[in-house]
Amino acid sequence: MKILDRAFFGRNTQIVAAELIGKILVLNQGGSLVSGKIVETEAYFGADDPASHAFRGVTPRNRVMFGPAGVSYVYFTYGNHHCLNIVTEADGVAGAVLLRALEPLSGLSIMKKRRGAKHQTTALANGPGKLTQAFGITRDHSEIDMTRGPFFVAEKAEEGFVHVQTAKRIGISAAQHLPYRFYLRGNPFVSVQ
DNA sequence: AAGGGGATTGCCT
DNA sequence: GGCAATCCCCTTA
Repeated sequence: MKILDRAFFGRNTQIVAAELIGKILVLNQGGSLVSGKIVETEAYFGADDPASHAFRGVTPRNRVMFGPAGVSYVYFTYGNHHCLNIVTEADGVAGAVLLRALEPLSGLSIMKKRRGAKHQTTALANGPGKLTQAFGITRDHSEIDMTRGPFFVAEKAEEGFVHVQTAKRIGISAAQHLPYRFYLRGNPFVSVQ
């Protein structure tokens, strides 16, 4: 397993979002390790993207999106849920990839405890809010450098063929036609095929 | 200082 | 399939 570095994230957001499909998100905290394969992402840009938090320029909330790549950006929405993003593009350029769904790999029992025992394995992290709940991610996990542990993304030594499907983003009211969502085609852990 | 909307989820019908 | 839950942040006054 090789940890993705800042050079990986410091590129065009659309490319990073597509290439994150199939990579492994790992969080090792409090003596418990949880991990999952990234099966769904969305790209968010800056001034050219009306659906992005960064569309109207720098604010206290979104300023991390303008900073160095490979840093986490966690925000709270709808009064209930956290969403996890990873900052992209060169330092000074706004961009981030929203992680929308994971296929759980390690720490299944921990995720089930956090999400509620009634949930199937496929429902543990098949949505941006579910994913953060399963991993125990809150705003405390924002602005963390993810290019080293204990919170990082890695790629397996040997990666099989990854069929990345492109689609429109979900749950936004602006720029709905843009093909900025990416998912692992046919994977049952994707929120919407 | 206040109001409105939001990159969602789960429960109820 | 519809809607409430519930809070933070941006916008405007």
